[in-house]
Amino acid sequence: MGERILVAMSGGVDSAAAAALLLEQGCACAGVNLRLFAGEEDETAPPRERSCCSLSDVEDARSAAQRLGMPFYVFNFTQEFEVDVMRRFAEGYARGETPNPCVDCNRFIKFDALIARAALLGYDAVATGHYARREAAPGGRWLLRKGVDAAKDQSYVLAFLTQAQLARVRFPLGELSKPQVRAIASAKGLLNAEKRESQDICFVPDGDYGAFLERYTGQPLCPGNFIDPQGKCLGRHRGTVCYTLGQRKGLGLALERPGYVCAILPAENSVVVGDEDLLYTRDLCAREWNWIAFDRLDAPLRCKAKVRYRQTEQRATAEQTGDNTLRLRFDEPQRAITPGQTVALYDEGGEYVLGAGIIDSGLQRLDIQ
RNA sequence: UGGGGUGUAGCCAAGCGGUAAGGCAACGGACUUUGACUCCGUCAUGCGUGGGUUCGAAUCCCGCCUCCCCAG
Repeated sequence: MGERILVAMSGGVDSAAAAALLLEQGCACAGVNLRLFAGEEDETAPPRERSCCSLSDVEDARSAAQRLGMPFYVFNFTQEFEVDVMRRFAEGYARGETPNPCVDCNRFIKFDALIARAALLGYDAVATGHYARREAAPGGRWLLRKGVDAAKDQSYVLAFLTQAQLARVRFPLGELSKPQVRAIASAKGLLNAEKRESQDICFVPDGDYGAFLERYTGQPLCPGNFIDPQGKCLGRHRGTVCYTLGQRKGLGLALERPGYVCAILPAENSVVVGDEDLLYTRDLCAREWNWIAFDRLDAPLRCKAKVRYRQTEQRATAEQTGDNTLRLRFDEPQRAITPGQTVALYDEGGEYVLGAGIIDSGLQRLDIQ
């Protein structure tokens, strides 16, 4: 008898194919879909087929499980999701940061709450449809490696996984390419084989997260001024939470050149807009640091890093500054290093995830006022 | 009131008699498990307004209007 695996199924192609592969390997699998926030079952709500883990896809997940002949459950994690994802999301924006709720969902829900629940129910591990590889290192340590399909690699959003979590996780798609996965899904008769990629924050289906924050916090957005780096007023903004570092679109400012958000100053409720070259910096400090490849850094480390999901790894030097903090200096200036976002560290070969943290301050080279 | 200047898309702006550049913004799409960036596409039957000259006018002429500057 193979391992007992609980497969997190979003309703998409990837997780369905992951389940199919595990079954083929002889694992005893069950599928599970997570209920993450209230209101998902609202029949009148617009369909959000393009969000990563919405319950509107629960029927797709259920039918895929059925097709594969395995049990299927829905777990209610609305409590955990509220505290660890939605609240952190709102708190991050209140600080003038740009949080990444998908990373938090992985970190606290899929690979923490779900793993715990799975263990309670007697499962050996939780599997997902992520494009990443888990490898055993000689010393008994688990390593996180990029997926074979470089274009689909998702190691960045998994970089907060701990050793304990990695011990109980499976990524069946790590060795495959997206076309191969679609082919498998198709061969297994999974109806969603051609389903498109997901996007949007699942709990903000219409993409208007400013309106979501108003509803969630009960506080109306507070309009303020757009200012240039010298402090001159350029226009009015809808509220600092509606913007992120490096943003160009949606400012509504007709300047002589494109204007980019260079800083967000929640204390004075203003948003600094300037030329793009102001966005390039080399240093960052990270908090909530999690190491995967080792326990701690004793000396500065040459490595690679990325500060956003879709970015090729950049050469940098890392230095541990505290139990959970790290300082990173890139060889080349990086565009819009954004507080609240995740920085993931890779080895010099750009293959293995060394660790990750939350960007604390971008050390902007702006001289406001 | 007199003199000078100005008026082109939401904003800036080219054009100087031959059938409305470009930039910004906006909108649409691609990309994407977050926010962004980026890329592609769309965007003035009309140039303050009413006449006139001309085969042809944003371009030349006349009247009126707007705003700006200088005089007073």
